[in-house]
This record gives sequence, structure tokens and C-alpha cells, in this order.
Amino acid sequence: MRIGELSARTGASRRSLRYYEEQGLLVSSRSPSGQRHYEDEHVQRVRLVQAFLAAGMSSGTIVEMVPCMTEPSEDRARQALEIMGRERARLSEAIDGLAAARAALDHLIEDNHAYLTRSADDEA
Amino acid sequence: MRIGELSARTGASRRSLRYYEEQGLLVSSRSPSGQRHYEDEHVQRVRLVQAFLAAGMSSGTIVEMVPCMTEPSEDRARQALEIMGRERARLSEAIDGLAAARAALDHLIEDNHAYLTRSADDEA
DNA sequence: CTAAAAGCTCACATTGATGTCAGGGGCAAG
DNA sequence: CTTGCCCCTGACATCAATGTGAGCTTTTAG
Repeated sequence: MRIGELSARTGASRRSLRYYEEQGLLVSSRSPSGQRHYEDEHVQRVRLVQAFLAAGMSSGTIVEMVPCMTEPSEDRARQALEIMGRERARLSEAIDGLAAARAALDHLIEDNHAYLTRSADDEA
Repeated sequence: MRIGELSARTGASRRSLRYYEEQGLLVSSRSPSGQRHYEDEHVQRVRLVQAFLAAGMSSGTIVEMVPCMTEPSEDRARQALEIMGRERARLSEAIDGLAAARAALDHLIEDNHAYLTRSADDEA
């Protein structure tokens, strides 16, 4: 498939897909005229990249964890494991932070609700 | 307390504290010479703002939810409730997204571990 | 063949919280 | 008084992913 279809299937803009490639997150074969061509498996690749970007990872971090343009090697693998461990911890902390923010929000919602309820009582 | 102490207590930089005030997220009384003075309760306020910012909310959103410079009113309260509901949903989705990313990461970690284990076996 | 639709590269703009620097007061202790 | 430390405002810089537009080529459909 070409870039438009990959974009449609993943929701990533054409611009973003070219950017991913520029950052080494995605590879493409090129037709003689220079157009990018992708296989079905690249859909999953893009989804993975999207998930990690949405999780607040930088493209540099992702490329260190899940390279697609470098040879696999034990050294790389070990380094990747270390980074993945750090990112995993970061994600867990982020999740906790979001949960705490949600709890705070719930508290505020309750307060606000109580305030409106009281106002309604005043009217009655 | 003055801005330096509030900064030390919350971890927010002086720059950020001034920015919060500029955005209507924080109030301060001023000494005759123009220096900001805060009360103990402002520490909690800053922590709330930090939690919400870290949760990906914009300062504009926060100020609509938890204003500190506008009169409370029922209309505001109702609007705030609506926004809070939206933000709560967004947070829940974000949490799910992070959890999914973490799960994907766990999968990759396992793969990587298996790869290294196999390499070690090769050596043996 | 021709026109529309899709691709390509290059380059500049945007967003939002924060960093940083400049130039100038304020205030306490020696 | 002066030295040192904190504060003030205002302006410009940063980062990272993405948007956008120009100018040009390729592919596809009628």
C-alpha cells in the first residue's frame, strides 16, 4: 500500500508517517519513482509507535527500544532492556499520577455537585 | 511566604509560579514593593495545579474547572461540571492508553529477554 | 490525452509550559 | 554603605510532534 492508505488505516497523518521514517521508527520500500510502499505488517508497527508516542515517549526513546533500521545485537538488546525498564517505571508513575488527578477531579466534582444541590435547595 | 519558599515547597520553579498566576491559576497578595506573598494553603493549590498539568490538562482547562479569581456562580459551576466530566473521561482513556503501552512494553521486554537467553544458550 | 488525485521534498509555523537572560529594585547583616 | 540574596518585569529561546503550503512529479480514471 502507499502512504495514503497506511494513513487511513492507522489514523496517523501522511506528515506523521514521513516523520516517523525520518526518525527511524518506520521503514518503507520505494517505487522507482520514489513513492513509499508498505506491507500490512507496517500497520501494526505504526500502531505501536502511536501507542508509545501517546504514552509520552520521545521518538528517540522509541527508536532505542524498538529499532527497525539497525542490526539486532546483544549489546543493543541489553541497552534496550535497560531503557525499557526505565520507561516501564515511568509509565507506572504516570499512570499513578493520572489516577491521582482523576481522584482529585472526582473530589471536585462531588464538591461542585454538593454546591449546586445546596443552591437548588435554597431556591425551594 | 515569598515565591522562593513556595517554589521550594512545591518543586515548581519561580518561573512556573509566576506563569500560573498569569494564567489565573494562582493568586498572591503583594507587598508594597510588589513582592508576592503566599499563605500555607497555596502550597496545596500549587500541588493541585501541578497534578492537573502533569495529567495533560491545559492551564485554560484548569482555570475553567477550578477558578481562583472569578466569583462562584451556578452557571460557572454547571459549566465546570461539564468540563470536569469531559476531562475525567479523557483521563480514563489516557490511563487505558498508558496501560496498553505498558502491556506492549512488557511483551517487548519478554521478547528481548528470550532473545538474550537464547544467545546465552548459544554461547554455552 | 487530460485532468484529478495522490506523492515527493523543503521549509516555515504552531503550541504550551518552561528556561534563561537582562536590567533594575528591595532588604537584612556586616 | 555595601555586599549578597531574593524579587520584579519583559523578552526571547526551547522542544517535539504535527500542520501547512509551495512547487513539482507520478499514478489513475475517464
